[in-house]
Amino acid sequence: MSSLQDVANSVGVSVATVSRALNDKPGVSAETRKLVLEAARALRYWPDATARSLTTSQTRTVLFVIHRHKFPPSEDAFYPRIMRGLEEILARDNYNVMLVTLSDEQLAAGPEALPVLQDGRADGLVLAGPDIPPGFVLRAAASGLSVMLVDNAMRETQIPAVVADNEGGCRAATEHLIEFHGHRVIGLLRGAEGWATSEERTTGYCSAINAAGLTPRVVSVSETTIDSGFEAANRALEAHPEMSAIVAVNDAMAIGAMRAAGSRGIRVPTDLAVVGFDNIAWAKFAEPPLTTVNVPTLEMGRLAARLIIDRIEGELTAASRTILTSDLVIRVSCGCDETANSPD
Amino acid sequence: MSSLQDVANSVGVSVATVSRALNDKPGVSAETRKLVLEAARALRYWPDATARSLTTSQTRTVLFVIHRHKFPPSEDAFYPRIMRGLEEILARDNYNVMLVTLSDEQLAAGPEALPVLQDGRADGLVLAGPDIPPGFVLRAAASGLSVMLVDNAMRETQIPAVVADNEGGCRAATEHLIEFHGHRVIGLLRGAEGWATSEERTTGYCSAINAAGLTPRVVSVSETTIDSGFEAANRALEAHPEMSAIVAVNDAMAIGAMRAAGSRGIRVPTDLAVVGFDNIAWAKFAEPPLTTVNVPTLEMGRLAARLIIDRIEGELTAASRTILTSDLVIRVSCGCDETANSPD
DNA sequence: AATTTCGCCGTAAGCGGTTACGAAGATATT
DNA sequence: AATATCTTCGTAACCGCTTACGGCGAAATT
Repeated sequence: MSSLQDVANSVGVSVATVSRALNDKPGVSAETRKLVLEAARALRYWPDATARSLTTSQTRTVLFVIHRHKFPPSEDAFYPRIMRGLEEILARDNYNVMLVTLSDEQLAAGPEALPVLQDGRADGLVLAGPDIPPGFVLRAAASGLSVMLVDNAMRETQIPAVVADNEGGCRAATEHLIEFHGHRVIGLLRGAEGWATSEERTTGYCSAINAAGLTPRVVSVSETTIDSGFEAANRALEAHPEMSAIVAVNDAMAIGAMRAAGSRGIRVPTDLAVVGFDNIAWAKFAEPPLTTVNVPTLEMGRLAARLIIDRIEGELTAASRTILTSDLVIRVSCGCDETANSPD
Repeated sequence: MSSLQDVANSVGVSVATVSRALNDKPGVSAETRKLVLEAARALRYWPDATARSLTTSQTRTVLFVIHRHKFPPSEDAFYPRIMRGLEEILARDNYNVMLVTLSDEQLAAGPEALPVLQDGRADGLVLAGPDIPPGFVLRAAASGLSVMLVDNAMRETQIPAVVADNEGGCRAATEHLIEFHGHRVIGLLRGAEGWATSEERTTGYCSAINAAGLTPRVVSVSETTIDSGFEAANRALEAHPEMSAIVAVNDAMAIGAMRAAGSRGIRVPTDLAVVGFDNIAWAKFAEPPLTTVNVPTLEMGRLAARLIIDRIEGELTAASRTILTSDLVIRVSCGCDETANSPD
């Protein structure tokens, strides 16, 4: 409503003085500073963000960019939770976050075709999920905006990223089945090739299996839903009736696997141990409660926020890849004597 | 990168002409218009959003405002899905959406204390969820921004709103149990008083119960989680062992109720019919698949987007309350012979 | 006492657009 | 042929803020 000019008139000084006083810049006496502060508060003055941005060429907004069909994904709030973590920390520093969902065509066309990435609306981009094409990322980074990746390692580039320890988490889960429970025939239910997250988790599984001198038993399906988990588990159990444990690359597939076991008269965890990945909200309430690997989504968002602020403000220029540990959350489905209400 | 001036220099005209040409304003010959367009494209010119906003005092951004703990809520992506619907339609018209999550203290303090609502960053607000205090809404609307409510009717005010038909949906669910399945003792599991959504759904239940000449059996709990549904169902079944059907005000409680039934040796749906509300993604995969009332979250977001754009652009000034119908999604848990894969 | 230094503050330019106004030339009117 | 009208375009002001620069008086220096 009221502008710098109004405050200046009210105090009887120039706008320059008011600006300096409000921004804690030197060159203002303590007395006038006090007067300005009072007048500003009396007039309910708020600096206009647009005008300020025009001179400072800083918008204090970052874009949360994600594939349209992943926000929210069908069965969980994985990326919304990351976005919330982002917003939480950004808001502390008076930054704002815009949601930008992109179609396959837009991702293929690249950042140059998107007004919101070109018209100076934002200081930085947080690109979430492994569905952002490398070319898109590279060209976005070349456009002068600060860029951060979340849940997308993009090993081939130097873009800073925050990711979960997919490989380590899946290795730990597999090792737990081997060492703690003594399983020898352990299947992996994985998603389509090319989906980076699935690849990494598969790598973790294989590394544990190989280290123990066992044979990997992998079933690939094109999707990673409950239904495809159901189907994949049926295939695995038919091919290897002696299988005593199953690792799935996400919780939906793990739940599908438990359903498949049930439909075949196989009891979980007595006859078959099942472990998932992601620790979605419903894992805790599955029948039986699902052992899974937690992915710290909120923390990933928070960390990405800190890192992109540092980059925007020029305090951080080195590239980095931050890997957050993914802890195993042990519940009933892997054969441990835990109750349904184990810590989440 | 390049500015209006650059384009003007390149063509040999003034910035005014370039601006007119690019904005399809009259007063520029077809020939120069063509030249300007070509030069703009050659120079990869994009109008600077900040500068444009400063003169037009339009930012083409709207704020999606929500209680911090509701985004995402613990067990579903209800509001993220609304936000996605919003973004989808806003993006079509070159609007952007910012996420603003607010703590209880911030909601109590009011919109005047929030820089992002005061500094001219946005043209409009979409206030989501029944947790926004009426005072906050009113004062926000008085601040000159266009305001829309989503999933919050606020009957006491004139603020335009988009809501689901909570009352009608719950009435339809209850009527289905009465008329189609012949239940006579039907319990309602509801949340705390004051939560508007719960109130409305309760009203729908009571209206169906009363119309059929039955007696309402209502159990209130403070939360609406699986655990509280478990507890509430136990209380209801103990108080009324003859109870043959349960309506819960949301799916989490309904799933808790099915668990409670299972733990008491009561089979669903044979001995007890259970109906939920919201049609969250996991309802379809519950054991047994849960009959529930669908809430068209994506559509609510889309509609809110259309309406707030119309208000911002001054094409719509009348207040309105839009109620989207909430359809009953019939699955196994209410006793119908449906498979687990009925339409969602 | 004359000069330098320094703190405080105002003037004005500029950020990159939009738009009211006026000028100039082409065309139409008498 | 003189005047009026229209089209096309440039000049300049403005949006609200930041900041370089310079001025001015008081304090410090010589």
